Amino acid sequence: MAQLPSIPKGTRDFTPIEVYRREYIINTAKKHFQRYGFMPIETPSFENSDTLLGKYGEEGDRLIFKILNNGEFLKKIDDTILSNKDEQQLTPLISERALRYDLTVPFARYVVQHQNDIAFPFKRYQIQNVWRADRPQKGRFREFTQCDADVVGSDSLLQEVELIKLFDDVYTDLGLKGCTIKINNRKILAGIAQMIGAPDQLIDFTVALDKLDKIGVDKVKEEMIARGISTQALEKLAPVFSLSGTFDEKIEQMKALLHDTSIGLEGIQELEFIKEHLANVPLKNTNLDLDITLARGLNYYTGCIFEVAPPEGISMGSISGGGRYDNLTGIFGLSDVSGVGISFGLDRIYLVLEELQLFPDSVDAGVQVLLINFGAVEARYCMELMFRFRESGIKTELYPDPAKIKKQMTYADKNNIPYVILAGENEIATGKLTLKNMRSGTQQSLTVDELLTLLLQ
RNA sequence: GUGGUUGUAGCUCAGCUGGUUAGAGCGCUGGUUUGUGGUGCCGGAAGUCGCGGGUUCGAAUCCCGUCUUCCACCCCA
Repeated sequence: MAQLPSIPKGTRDFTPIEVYRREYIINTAKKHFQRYGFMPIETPSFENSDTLLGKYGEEGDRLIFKILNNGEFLKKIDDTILSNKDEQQLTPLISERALRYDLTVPFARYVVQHQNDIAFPFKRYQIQNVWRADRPQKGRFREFTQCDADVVGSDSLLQEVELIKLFDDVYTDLGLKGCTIKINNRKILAGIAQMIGAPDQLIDFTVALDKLDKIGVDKVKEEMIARGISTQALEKLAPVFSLSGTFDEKIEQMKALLHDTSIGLEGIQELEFIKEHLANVPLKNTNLDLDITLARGLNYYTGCIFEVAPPEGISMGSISGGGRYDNLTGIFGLSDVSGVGISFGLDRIYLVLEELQLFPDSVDAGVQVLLINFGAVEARYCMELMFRFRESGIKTELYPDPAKIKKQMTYADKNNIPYVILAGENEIATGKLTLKNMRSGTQQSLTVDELLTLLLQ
């Protein structure tokens, strides 16, 4: 072969085993979504650009895949605009659609469009691909799958409690223990910004604070100063930098710090409410940690925010995220609808399960029995047998060609098929077929009924 | 978007400071008493050395560009 074909950067092919494993994760998530009362929807892979642009911040806009218009779109463009070579100016003129960047914004759009048909609160789950023009990296792809569960139309913090439980239930079912749900509240961040007298610099402040555990206190301070936050303000932040202890201890420290700001205290009360309710229905295998540095870039979040870190020792970014957004539908013309949701990152969870070898063997199971093809007459007999097996629920395959037995055996071996049935002239005449166990290499002579009972065990 | 890294048979990789027909293992394929795999033995096919330029008598090997891989940053699942 001269030149091998290829696929675009950051995309992947999935082999049969990989698909089985991905479906295993998806089915597990789906099962729990449904148990919690979420209903499925799907939305288009691409949306009108103005639905997506401006919802994820400047950085987000840069990462949205734009779709080139069709037809003679250049004819309509003014020559001066073309010669300016200004992408910002030109892009909206030649691209009116874009690939979906996440599932939350399209969902908000969906809610607004279908508001008259929806009985609120509306709980939906959605498992679809999203695309980001990012540079690929570990656990980062340009096409990946998100599994989202959101509820809109309820301000109740019980939703947050349920979603935290949902994280835990899904991870528990996947055998994934020791993840940490990091929780914070935008209101607390707003309170801090207010407290240090920089309410307008909330974004600058949180972006810098977010890096605390990565680059350390000094660098964060440097960056904050670079972003225009005063040194006096930084002094007031000292308790934030030195925050430590248990969840409750951190809450107490923050409470003391934010006693003057109503918004900050509100955020703290929300976290206390959640913590208190979780005491009744404790998490099984997942830790909950208050992480005051957690900011999350998506700028539509307004209340609680979550991010889930994989178990210690796994170097991987967050495997799930989520949060409360009070007014996402407002952008599309429907105000006063609060939403809260979480998103499972299928691709990253896959990598974590793989690294920890947590995929059950049964996930990879394909065909159970291969019928050897000895020729036209035998094949006819085997076809009948095959459909009988299939009706009994046994995954059965007949080798399509009367190839050499060696080749057929190799095929079974390569495909990890545990049983092979040899039905040649003699077997058919006596009614006793030869069953070969490919794992042990042993063979036995059995009637069709005996075969069925054995294989159905 | 920034910085680094990688690219040689289907796969994993060797090819030293540029020099005859580019190698290995695995895989594939054929044979080894033609009704039997996974372990043996023998044989075979398969590479425009990512792509495009350049330097040179001569380049897989040096230089430039480009695409790709992986990693870190930014940001994020």
